[in-house]
Parts: sequence; C-alpha cells; structure tokens
Amino acid sequence: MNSDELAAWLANSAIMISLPAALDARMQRESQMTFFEYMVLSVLSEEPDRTMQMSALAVRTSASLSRLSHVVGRLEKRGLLARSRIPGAGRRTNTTLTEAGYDVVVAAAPGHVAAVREYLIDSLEPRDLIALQRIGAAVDAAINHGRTTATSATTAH
Amino acid sequence: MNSDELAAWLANSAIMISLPAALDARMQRESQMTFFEYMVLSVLSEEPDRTMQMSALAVRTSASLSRLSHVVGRLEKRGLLARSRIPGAGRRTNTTLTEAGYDVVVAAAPGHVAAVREYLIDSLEPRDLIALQRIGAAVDAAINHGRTTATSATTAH
DNA sequence: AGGTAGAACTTGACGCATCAAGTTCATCTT
DNA sequence: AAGATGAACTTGATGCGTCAAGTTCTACCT
Repeated sequence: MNSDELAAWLANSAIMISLPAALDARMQRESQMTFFEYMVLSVLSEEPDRTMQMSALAVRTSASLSRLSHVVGRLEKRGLLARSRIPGAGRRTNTTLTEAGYDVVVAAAPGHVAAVREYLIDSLEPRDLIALQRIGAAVDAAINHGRTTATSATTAH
Repeated sequence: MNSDELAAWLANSAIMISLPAALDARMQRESQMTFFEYMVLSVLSEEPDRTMQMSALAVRTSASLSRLSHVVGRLEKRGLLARSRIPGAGRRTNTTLTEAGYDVVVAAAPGHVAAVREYLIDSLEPRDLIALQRIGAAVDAAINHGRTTATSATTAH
C-alpha cells in the first residue's frame, strides 16, 4: 500500500471502530438499548403499518436472520413488538411494533439524531458528505456483489 | 436532516456495519482469529522490540484496558505473546510478541491486506481516498475531543 | 400421492465485549 | 511515617453475536 492508501485505511478505522462504539455506548446510556435494537424498532416505525416480515427486516438492518430472531425475541419479551405467522405462507412471520415500542422509538430518536450529527454529519464539509455516499456505495458493492442490501436499495445510481 | 445528510448517513452504515463484519468473518475463516486479535498482534509486530506497554497498546488499538486485558490473556494462553511486569513501575506491564505470535501475524497479513484492498481501498477513486482521510480524522476529533488516539497520532495535520 | 428440495425461520452452545468492582503499586500530602 | 490519591491493570458477571443444526412449512417433481 502506498501512503495515501495506508492513511485512508487508518482513518477508516475511526469510522469502523470508534463510531459504532460511541453510538452504541450513547444509546445504551440514554435509552437502555442497543444501537441495533434501535435500528430494528426504527425501521418498523417507518413502515405504514409498523409491520415487516422477518427476512425483509433482516435485509434492511443488514443482519442475519438468526441474529434478528434472537433480538426480536428479546424485544418481544419486553413488549416492544409482536410476531405473527402469516397463514398459508410457510414459516413466514410478520413483526409488528406495539404502541409501547413506538413510544420507545419516539423517545430515543432525538438523542440518536443528535449523536449522529455530533459524531459524524456536523463535522463534515459538504463535499465530504457527498464523498461519503460514494464510499459507502463502493464498499457495499464490493462486499455484496450486486445482491440487494440496505444501502443498495436506498442509493440513487 | 436534509437528503444529502441522510444519504451520507445511510451510506456510512455500510462502512460502519458491513465492513467490520466482512473483515471479521474473513479473518476468522482464513486465520482462526478475531480482527481485533490480529490488530493486537500486528501492532506489536511493528515495534522494534515487538514489545509494548498494555496501556499504550490499548490506545493504539482503540480498546479499553479491560478488553485488551481479556484478549491478551487469551493470546498468552495460546502462546502468541507474553506479559511481564516492569519492575519499580507500579502495575505497568509489557506485552511481547513471541516467535510463534510473529509467525502467525506473518501468515495472516497477506490475506488481511487483500481483504482491505478488496472491500475498501481498490474500489475507491483517488479523490475518495483523500476524502476518507478527512472524514476519519473528523470523526475521530468529534468523538475524542482532542485526546490522543490511534488515528490522531498518525494523521498529518 | 409420495418424496425431495428448499425457503423461512428458531434454537442452543460458545465466544467475545462491556461494565463495575477489585487489586496492586507508587507518589503525594501533611 | 501514615494515610490518601490515583494510575495501571485484572477479574467476574452479564448480555449480545455467530455458527451450526434443527424445525416447519410449501412447492415441485415424477
């Protein structure tokens, strides 16, 4: 690697390591949940009927079905969402946000947005905001060679 | 958030979530160790005497002393490194890479570099390589307000 | 109609991370 | 010189993530 590549890689580890750690710690402190748990609830809350099928939710949150199943199980125990089998459709299962779950997302959202701004967005110049979109898209493409993912579904091309 | 900020944030999650997952999985598969374990061994291998004090190693790897202590304990059991108290200096402890540990790093390095290239570096245009340096530095600064970190120590300012 | 393949989860075991608390030194204070 | 403070780790409990294996349906094949 040449020096630009090396510097880029080192700088990248701040994004890859420190950022998620900081966001996770803050979410835990302010809202007593994991960053990933928040993602799940938040994605559900944006659906018109606050419902999504497990496998679709897994894709949207970039998680394995196994991981999602564990997490949804815990969130269900806490009463934040509920599962229901879709009849006549194999093992397909819908997950629906409860009122309590919706309230939790609404309560956590401002702190989350503030954190994302504070740690990332607000310290970037406009050109770097654009660059970050390209970089993220490139990484996504390199890892998931053309499969549909959370980022690829939302990126203009 | 406006649409550029939102898009940047979404793209960012590819870097924050998919990239470490991909690198970790590959390191596990190819070299039977964690990405973080590799970092520890690799950082040590770059020191002239293959030795570093625990707390310095913690800063360089962006880990808490607790996390590092656990990991170093395991690596020591595997015979990849050794700890030794520095006499007359409180609880200060040095960690030294063993020959076996050095061999492991050397064996794992090519695969690691290839992965970093494949998933990140090689899919970026030169200008984005530079942008990534700025973005990483900005994130690092926003999170660790001025404290010395792994990235801040290696970034030209 | 019976059997096979495969999609969509679920489960359990195991390993790793985090947090809070504990330990062990050295140094500073009075 | 005794006690307090703080630095530098270590330890243990708890919870989350991952992987491999298991379950439960549907659909296709012949």
